[in-house]
Order: sequence, then structure tokens, then C-alpha cells
Amino acid sequence: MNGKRIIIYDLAAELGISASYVSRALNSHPLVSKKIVETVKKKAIELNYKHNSHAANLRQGSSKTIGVIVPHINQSFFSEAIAGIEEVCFANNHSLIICQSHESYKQECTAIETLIHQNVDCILISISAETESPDYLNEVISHKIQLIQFDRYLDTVNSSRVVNNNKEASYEAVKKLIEEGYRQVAFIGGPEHLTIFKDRKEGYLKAIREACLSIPCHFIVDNALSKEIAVNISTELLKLKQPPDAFFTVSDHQSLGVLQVAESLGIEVPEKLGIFGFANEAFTELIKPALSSVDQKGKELGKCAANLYFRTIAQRIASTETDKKEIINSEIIVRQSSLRSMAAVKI
Amino acid sequence: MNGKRIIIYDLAAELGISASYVSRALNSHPLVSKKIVETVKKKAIELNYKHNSHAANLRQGSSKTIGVIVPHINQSFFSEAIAGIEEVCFANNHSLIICQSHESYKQECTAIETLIHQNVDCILISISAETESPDYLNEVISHKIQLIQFDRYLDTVNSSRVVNNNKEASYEAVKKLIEEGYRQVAFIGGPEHLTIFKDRKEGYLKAIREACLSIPCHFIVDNALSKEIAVNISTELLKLKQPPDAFFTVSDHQSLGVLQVAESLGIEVPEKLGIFGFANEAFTELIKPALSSVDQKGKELGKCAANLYFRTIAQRIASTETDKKEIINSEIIVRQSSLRSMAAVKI
DNA sequence: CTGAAAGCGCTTACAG
DNA sequence: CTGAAAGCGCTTACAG
Repeated sequence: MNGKRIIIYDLAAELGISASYVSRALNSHPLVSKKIVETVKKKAIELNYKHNSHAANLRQGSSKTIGVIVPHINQSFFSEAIAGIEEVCFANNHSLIICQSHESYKQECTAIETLIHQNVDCILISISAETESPDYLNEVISHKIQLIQFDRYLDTVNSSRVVNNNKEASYEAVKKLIEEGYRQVAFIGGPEHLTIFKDRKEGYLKAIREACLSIPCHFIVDNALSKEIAVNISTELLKLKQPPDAFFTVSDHQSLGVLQVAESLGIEVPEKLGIFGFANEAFTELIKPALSSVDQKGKELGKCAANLYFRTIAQRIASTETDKKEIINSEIIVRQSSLRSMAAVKI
Repeated sequence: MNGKRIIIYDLAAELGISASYVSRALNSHPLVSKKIVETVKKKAIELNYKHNSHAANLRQGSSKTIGVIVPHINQSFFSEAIAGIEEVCFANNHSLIICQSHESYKQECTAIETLIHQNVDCILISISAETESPDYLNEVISHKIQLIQFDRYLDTVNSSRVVNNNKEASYEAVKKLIEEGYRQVAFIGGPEHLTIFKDRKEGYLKAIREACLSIPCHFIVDNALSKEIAVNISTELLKLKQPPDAFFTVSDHQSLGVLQVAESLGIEVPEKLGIFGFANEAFTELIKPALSSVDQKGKELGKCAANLYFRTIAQRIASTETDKKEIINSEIIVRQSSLRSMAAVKI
């Protein structure tokens, strides 16, 4: 191994043909005979030649790279979505750059900047809880980079998007709680500027309304998207004279907080308190009582989001003409934490 | 917004200066006056100019990008390590490309190929369970890309590396089990060609030897790095006439499997069976009984690994001269699953 | 079927 | 302090 990287010109010199021809051969251009393609590729391997994507990208104006930005890579839903995106990108011969916003608007902007500098062809994003302004997302669009939002999105931005049937899923989940006989179902929500959390709340409200339950307004808390906040809220509510007898939360971590508070206060779940989470994190089926939740089908959603991009470029349509809204149906998973009737039987 | 991307020449034309000067100003070159730097940067923002990293990289021969390859991004240890790497990269103005091998050698090779094509300056890798051959890693080195292995490494490859004190940690963990009075401690290990698993096994053996315990050899099982396999093995062992009274496993998922088997067989943990895992996954403190484990200090380890690279380039040393082996001390976390004495007190 | 030449957008050694 | 020119490694329209 000598010091220099092997480039197309080295191959050309070795083979006694022109660099352009080598390039075409390497790309299996139809006008190059199979025999030459083979010879060139063999020589490339022999000399340990590696294609330099940056140079090709610069010339072609496309990086064949897509970027994905999520709040956290270690949450089940996001890591599954990324697995789905990866699969599709891989099948389409594109690279993937994964960034985390860590729920911070500032870090999200940095990630977007980086991806623009990297000249990605498309950005798939699930926005941070802090993000309210559409400015940075519009910046992406103004740079002719395809933008696809998934799960958490801003509806003030014109882009394709893939989301779950959040309203319906929440409605079903809360209905399950009501069917189990819970009457005072509290709600712990997320930031209101994110439509998915607004939708989950609406689903909750619809189920409550339909059952003609009267819920005190302090049982409905928005903008509480963390275990810590959920712990504080549920502690407060459960110590009331007239406490809620169930919680529906927009994330599993919030539900986990509620569960731990119930435990420390000696309130039995599901007998005295029903709990229903959202996202079907890995831990939900491991804890006791196992937590009821909503499976968002992250992998399927990720695949769908990525396919949206590849379908668009395959059809060579400008992004603005093709803003698609796709819905992935989630699955209600009822476990012990919301099964009062079963618990009664068990005793 | 018109269709074309704004480039340095556009700025130059607008400002009536040369492109080279604009480039220098944008990079705050010392020979350019503060005033001009400011004017140029202001104009850049005004025209919505974005630096094209690919072009710069091509010219400079460095991409200011580092790649990281891990088996799975959604395991606590790896996602923490990535968070640490991210932090250091960000502080040093470098981008990060994250790839998953999904424990597959083939996918790992693909990831390495991609990163070479992307011209990354450095690859940080924790290899897949399947990886036995050093060929692909050596390929990285032969392309003058810095290679740093962390956690799971191949010692047949010459590279810097950062690992935990696996042997000592395992020794301590098993000693804790022995101190609690467990005498027939079984071991469920990982692939033997990975040194970290060999080390964990050695730590186990050392503790066993030191306590002069005699363990039947079928209590020691290698190459069983998944929950499913651990379930099979522990089912088999626990049904023996003379079953083990404790398990030490090299991952938390294996321990989880053992725990679930114990539960289904009606074997009380920790009273009749002690369990000790490894990695301190998020679920370990959520399940019941809470699982004893070893915290690998993933974030610290990730930071250390990334810093290894930045320190090297800061000192402009060829990689071969600087192969460093760094050790991150892990922390033994004793929880209910291995605390027989406490359980006795409780009753 | 094959090659010479230009150009993607940037940086930098060289010259002034 | 400032600019003209070359070049990073590739691809492709053009020409033959």
C-alpha cells in the first residue's frame, strides 16, 4: 500500500484506456461491453480502488444520501422507524445520516444545517418537542431538499408526512379504559403545538364525551412530555380528595412515572387505578403490571416515509406537487395495567 | 428563491471581490480584515448561501466527518456511547454518520464500504457478534482512515481501542453473587472470538476459582448472546436435578430471559436463584425483581473514543504510531435480583 | 464503441 | 491585503 488513494486515472493508466471510459465501465454504462466492464471492475478490486462519493456528488449535484433527524435514537419508536428507513435507503442504494435533536430546537437546527452542508437529497424529520417555528424546515425546502415529516410534525410547513392514526388510537385506548369501568380518566399530554399530541388529546376527549363522563379540567394536563413532569402531576392528582381512577398519557415514559407514583402511594394498579401509555416501548411488557400501550408500527412508518421520497424521485416530480399525507394504523395493546375486570377475576 | 444554489462566485459577484477572497473571508482567514469578514458573512446570510461540504472536502482531502458503526442503536450502552461521540464531534466541528450492523457481518461490511465512499476521516466501531475476520477493518486502515474500536473489538487488528475493565467488573459481579451465598453460579456468555466476552468469562472463572467452587462444565455456556438462546439454556439447566442457584450473563437481555424462565418455573428470585446481568439497560431497574448489572459508562466511553481521534489529529501523528488502549471503569450495580440476604431479611 | 475537455464548488499555493 | 489559476476526483455532453 503506497500513500496515495487510487483514483480513476490510475485505473485508466494501468488499463491503457481513458478515464472517462473507466468511469463508464465502473458504472456499467450500457454502451460499454460486458467484457470491458468486467476487466475494469476486476482491476478496481485488484488495486483496491474505492469510489469517491464526494467527487461524484459534486459533479452530479446529488449526494444519494438522505438525512434523518429524530429526538432520540434510543426510543423504541424512533429506532424502529430508523430501521425501516435504513432498509428502504439500502435497497435504493442511498446512504443515511442519522442525527438526534435531543428534543432541543437549537440542536435540531444544527442538524439541519449539517445536513444541508452535506448536500443530502432529502431530510426525514420527526421534530423536537421544543420546535414551534417552521423557519428552519422551510429553509430545507428553499434549498430544494425534499422534506418529509413523520410522527411529530408541524402543520404550518408544506411537506409530505407520515403519521399514525393518533386520534383514533387514543380514542380506542381511552374507550378501553372506560369499558373497564374507569370513570375519572385523567390525561397527561404533550406540547400543544405538535399536532400529534393535539390529536391524541382529541381522541381522549372524544371518548370521554361519548361516554358522557364529566372530568374536572385539572385532570387534563398539556405540555408534560417527560417522566419527571408526569410524576409531579400524578402525585398531585392522586393525593386529591377526589383523585382520578385512570390515566391516559401520550407516552409510555409518562405512564411509567404514574405507575411508580401509584406504587409509592400504595395505590393498586389496575384495581384502583388504570394506566394506558403510548408508543409500546420495550419496557412496557417487562414491568409489572405490564403497561397497556399503543404500538405505532415504527418500522412500517419509517419504510413508508422513505418510500415517499423514492417514489417521488422515481417519478421526477417537484416536491411541492406531491405533498402526500400517509396514515399508518397503530395497534392497541391492552395489558394488565388497564385490565380491572381481569384483576377482579384473578382475586 | 430562484432555482440555483448560491455559490461563492455569486457572493463574489455581488460584493465585487474575488471568489478566493470570499472563501477566505467565510473561513475567517487571519489575513482578511474583520470588516470584510463581517460584510461577506452578512451577505452570505442575506443570499441564503450554504457552504457545500462536498466541494470543500474534495479539495481539502478531508471530510471532517467521522463514522460510527454499532450493532444496534437502540441498546442503552450503544446509544449512550453515540451520545458521547456526538458531543465530542460537535465540539470539534465534525459531522457524524451513524450506521448499524444489526449484528450481521455482511451489513457491517456494507457500512464500512459506505463510510469509505463517504470519505470519512475516522471510523469508530463496535463490531458485530458475527465478525471474526479482520479483513474489512484492515481495509479501513489501508485506506488511511483512522480506525478506533470500542467495546467489542478484534485484537487481531492494529487499532486504538477503548473498552471497559470487563474482566475486573465480571469478577466483582460474580464475587457479589458468591458473597450472597450462591454456590452454583452458571455462566451464559457471548461469542468467544470477541475479547470482551472472553474477558467477562475470565473474570467469572477467576471469582469461581478464588472461592474454590466446583462448577459442572455444562453450567458454562459460550456463544449465547441473545435472550432466546438464554431462555433455552436456562430452561434446560433449571430443570436439572442439580440446577444452578445463580446466573451471571454477559448481557442484560440474557438475564432477562433467565428471569422470565425462573418466573415461569416458579423459582423465586433472588431467594432460590440469583441473577446478574451486564450493560445496565434501562429496563433493568424497572422490572421486578430489579436486575443487578454492570454499568459500562457508555457516554464516557464514547467521549473517550472520539477524543482519541481528535487528540491524534491535533498532534498530527500517523495512526500506527499511536495505537492507544484506554480503559473505562465500569460500575457494579447491585439490585434485588442478586440480593438473597436482603430478601431473607424482608421475609 | 471511445476519448478530450469542461465543470461540479470549493481552497490554496503562488504571485503581486 | 487581494486575485488568477490550478486542482480535488468524478461524470457527461460533445465529438469522432
